[in-house]
Amino acid sequence: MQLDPLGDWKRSDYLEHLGKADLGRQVTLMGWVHSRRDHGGVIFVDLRDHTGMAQVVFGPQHNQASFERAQELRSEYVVAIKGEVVARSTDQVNLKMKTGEIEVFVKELKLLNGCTALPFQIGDLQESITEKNRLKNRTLDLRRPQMQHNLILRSKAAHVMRNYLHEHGFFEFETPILTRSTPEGARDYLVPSRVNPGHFYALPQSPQLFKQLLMVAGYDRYYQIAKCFRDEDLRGNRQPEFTQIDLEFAFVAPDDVMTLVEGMVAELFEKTLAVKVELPIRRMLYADAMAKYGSDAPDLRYGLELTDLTELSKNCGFQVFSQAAQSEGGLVKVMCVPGGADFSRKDLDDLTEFVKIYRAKGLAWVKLTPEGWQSPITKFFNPEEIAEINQRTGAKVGDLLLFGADKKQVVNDALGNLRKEVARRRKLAEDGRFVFCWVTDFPLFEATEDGGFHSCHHPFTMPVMEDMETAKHPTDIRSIAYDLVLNGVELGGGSIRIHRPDIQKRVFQMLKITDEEAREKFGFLLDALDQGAPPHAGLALGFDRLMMFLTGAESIREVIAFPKTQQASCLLTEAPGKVDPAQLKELNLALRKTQS
RNA sequence: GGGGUUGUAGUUAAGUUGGUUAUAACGCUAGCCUGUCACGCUAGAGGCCGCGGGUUCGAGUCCCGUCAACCCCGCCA
Repeated sequence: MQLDPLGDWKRSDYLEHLGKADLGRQVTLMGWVHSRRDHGGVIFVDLRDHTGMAQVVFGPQHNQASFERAQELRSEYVVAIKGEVVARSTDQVNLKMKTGEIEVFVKELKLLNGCTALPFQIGDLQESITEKNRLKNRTLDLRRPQMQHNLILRSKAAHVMRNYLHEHGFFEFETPILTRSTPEGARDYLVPSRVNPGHFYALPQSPQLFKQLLMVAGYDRYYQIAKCFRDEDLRGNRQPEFTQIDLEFAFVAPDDVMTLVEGMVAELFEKTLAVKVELPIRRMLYADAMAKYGSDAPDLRYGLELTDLTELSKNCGFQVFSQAAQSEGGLVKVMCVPGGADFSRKDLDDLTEFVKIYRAKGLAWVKLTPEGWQSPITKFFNPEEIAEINQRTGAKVGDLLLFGADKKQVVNDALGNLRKEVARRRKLAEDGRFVFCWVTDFPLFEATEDGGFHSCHHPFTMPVMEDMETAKHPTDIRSIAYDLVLNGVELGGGSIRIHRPDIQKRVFQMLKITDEEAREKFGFLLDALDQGAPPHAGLALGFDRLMMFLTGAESIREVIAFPKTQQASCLLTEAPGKVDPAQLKELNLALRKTQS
């Protein structure tokens, strides 16, 4: 194959920018051969670049040499052409193409590069390609218009947010990627140090401490589009390395953070999707979210609220309920599904299986018929109890009641997720509708399995000081922390930070972090708090998750150029890979046989 | 660590109760075609049925194991 040099040719236009305004112009175009239709005496080529496509026409009457050369063209060859923009006659207009009213008669063709037979086609009309195949051939996959749209929108979104933050007095700072391991939280990715044998850097799980230090250093307003690393198992919306819009500012209250962030999010949705976000965004207490929705990230596109029946169940005849209600930390709750009495027996069996995923032992249900309750458990309830449950849930004839009775966490988990599942089955959550909310006043601590507890947010979160004095149990202490939730997904969260050394020391004590440990792990932070730390607060938004909403992607991998598989490997580069023994030796590392 | 789904030409899929030469569409190759745009017509090439073992006269199909991708639980301050 004879290839041509680009020479002094300069591209005059991007393809999809061409239109009737350009009629008669001599243009120089460059791109990929998307498809070729050879009619013998005339050859049509759809030329493609990142903006879109335009049809270029090779014919002997336009130019004999390029017409003959065009017979060599195949899919994904890279070409440059010079030609004239002409109008198509009315019967030749292609309304499916944005540039379908014009075409370009080619006078000169340069073949810049060829292309071997591809593992899959680039067009969007093709049948779906398996994701394994796409990830292995990611370069080609990224050439597809959908992926180009996603990644270019990602760039635009970052730009919008950067502009917004600069306009609001924020400065962009970088923080180290090679840093030190901190306790709690996720598993760290470690990097061995060559010059300090036996010592390791950790990749940051977030720039949390550095941004606090920048506040103490007096920079007032910080932001960063920051890569974060957590060595935990993956999900459809979780990658081991991900990106946060991370920000922090000094001398502010929670209100200031929320107002600034919701302004940014509103501008982002307006400028990328032309969607108006109604401000201010609704705020909800964590305790209310858990009570009404069984989740700290409620989807508010629909109702299906939960009602607490614990008190009422304590003396009811149904042992499953009464035992749960009487036990320490037990809970009985119900969700009313309007019109849900048409769920079939199989639907209800499916839902019962569904809640078992979340460790519920079963799912009690009641259909409200004109004759009253229809349910395997009707016999355990007296008319007064039935009337009260109907009244408190607002259930009407034709509705369905779904009950959960177990330990608090199991009930909330099961019913919270059941709520989302029922909404999905009944199509209550419309696409293209974005319902935000703030969830505030998270608990400071969360109980762990071994009887201890750890920070809900992180150990640098400001407690509600009066709770510190009055709470009977550490888990009753609230924190000044807030999450931004969109359609049932946590987009990000933040908090007022502890800026006083005395409070920080108390929190470390409560977390059973000794002075020595605190000194060793966070000495630099404690010193900073002693050196004139201003009150400060901040938040981080998951950029990848935001992009999932902006693109409508079902998976986080659709908005990341080079994502990892569920086993945290990259099918393109085959990372992680083995390393040369010499490299290990230099790092003072020895491998041991993996235990099986 | 656990539960589930999937794996058959380059791609996407079909393949019946275990039975003869494993199908189709798209793509690819060659030829023809001056208005197509999912171009059309003719011909052709293309297979370790994920991998390993077993049952059987005979396995894409049944059994056991294993690998990979995906979804979920645990995990993710």
